[in-house]
Amino acid sequence: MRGVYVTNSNEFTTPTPVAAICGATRNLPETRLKQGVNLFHQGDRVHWIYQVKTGVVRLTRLLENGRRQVIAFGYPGDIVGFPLDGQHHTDCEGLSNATLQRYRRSALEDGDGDPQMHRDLLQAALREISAMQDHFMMLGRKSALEKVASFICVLTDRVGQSVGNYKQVSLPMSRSDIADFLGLTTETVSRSLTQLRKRKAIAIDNIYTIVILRPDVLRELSLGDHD
Amino acid sequence: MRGVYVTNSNEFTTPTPVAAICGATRNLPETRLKQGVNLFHQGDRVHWIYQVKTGVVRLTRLLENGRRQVIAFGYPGDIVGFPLDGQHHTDCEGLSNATLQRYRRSALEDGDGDPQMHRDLLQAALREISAMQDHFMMLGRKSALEKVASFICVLTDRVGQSVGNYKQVSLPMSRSDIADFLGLTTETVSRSLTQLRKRKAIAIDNIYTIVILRPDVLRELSLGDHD
DNA sequence: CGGGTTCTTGACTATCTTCAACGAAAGTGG
DNA sequence: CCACTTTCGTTGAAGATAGTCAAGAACCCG
Repeated sequence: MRGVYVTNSNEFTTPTPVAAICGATRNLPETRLKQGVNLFHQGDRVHWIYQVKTGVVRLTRLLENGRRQVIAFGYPGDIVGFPLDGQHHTDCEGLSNATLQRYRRSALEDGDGDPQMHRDLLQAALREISAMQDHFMMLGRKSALEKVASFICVLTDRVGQSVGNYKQVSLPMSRSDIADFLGLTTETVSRSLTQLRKRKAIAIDNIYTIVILRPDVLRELSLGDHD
Repeated sequence: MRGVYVTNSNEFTTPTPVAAICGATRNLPETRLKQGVNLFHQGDRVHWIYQVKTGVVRLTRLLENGRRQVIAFGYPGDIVGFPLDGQHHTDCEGLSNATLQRYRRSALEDGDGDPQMHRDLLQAALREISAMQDHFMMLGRKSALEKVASFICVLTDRVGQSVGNYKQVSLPMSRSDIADFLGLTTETVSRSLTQLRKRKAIAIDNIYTIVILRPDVLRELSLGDHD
């Protein structure tokens, strides 16, 4: 969940609506992405790499037979759109309205006259690799309850907000996005959340807002040290 | 399975045997790694990044409670040891005797006077990201049989050898390595291999050598288009 | 050849998925 | 603005898949 999350990047050739994208110039060109709109698609040529400034985006990959895997959620600070052979290898869609700063692909690949930006983008790629390794542990070696607890933990550490004595975290993604991220079904995600609620580890304020009642309990459950 | 697989790199500070490492100089310093010996550990400071020249290495990550995830197998051409914050984030061990060419960490991070090498290492990092995304699909959205079939398919495409009319692939790793790579148990890996054998998709010559009898069947099974 | 490890197979169990129903929320059109 | 429709989330019951435990076979090593 930490660091960069995506994979590849470019949008001008996308076969779906890109109307939501328009560069609002500050220092660097900024892109506005509306909720539900695609920034780029698997297979698009990569012209830009993006850093999420506000909002949340979702990176997905489709299997031949329609099964879907959510590769990552991109939160502010994350960089999405790493190319391979000049192509995007995931879809990217806004889960909320989002703004992104864009960088030429060449800024990553040959520096493009800005060594500092070059270094930063490379660091982002390395962070991405490490973050994906964390995700592997989650997908491969955790039970449903542990996965959901881990997911909430990581998200809380990354983007949790303090409200009174508690921390809370907003989940702009649907249950099925979470399921496809964790390798579960929506039903199992729902049941796991219910179980966390029944154990008083969390409270579900509304469907998109979770309050962490017992961070310690949640962390234990996420590690699998539970009864 | 394609591209680079590891994560971080450095070996001189490793708490375990590094005796197997000794620079045999050709153009660039070469490292020899004996079977069963660690090249680096999770948490080690990174001094070098390695490209596998011969042999196979294994990259693993440990969970707090002892559960293990195999992040990748490094075959010739793959680069292992990408750093994050100057540290290795996986263990790396030789599955067979292996030789690796090493590059200064600085060759990745600032070019170190060789722009071409710098570009190559960056490309390797991007390939790594894409390869990990493939791995996600496998971990999250495939059945046991599909995982094992995919594993053999990818390995065959990457390092399979033609023998007569058939291709074969050698598996230098143990069943439990495969299990930890695919998020399964050794028993399930074994049962899946048996099922592939019973369906005449593969033949198991000896435990470490698999002959592909029906690539088409194997591929179908890996995609989940099976009865 | 013998001993230890790894692999395979079987029986049973746990976990997660599937299928189905229901309720809540959100979107649509009058 | 409200009724209608559709989607999304939760819950339950039944079934399937993979895990666990246990035993035997194959392989490796000295």
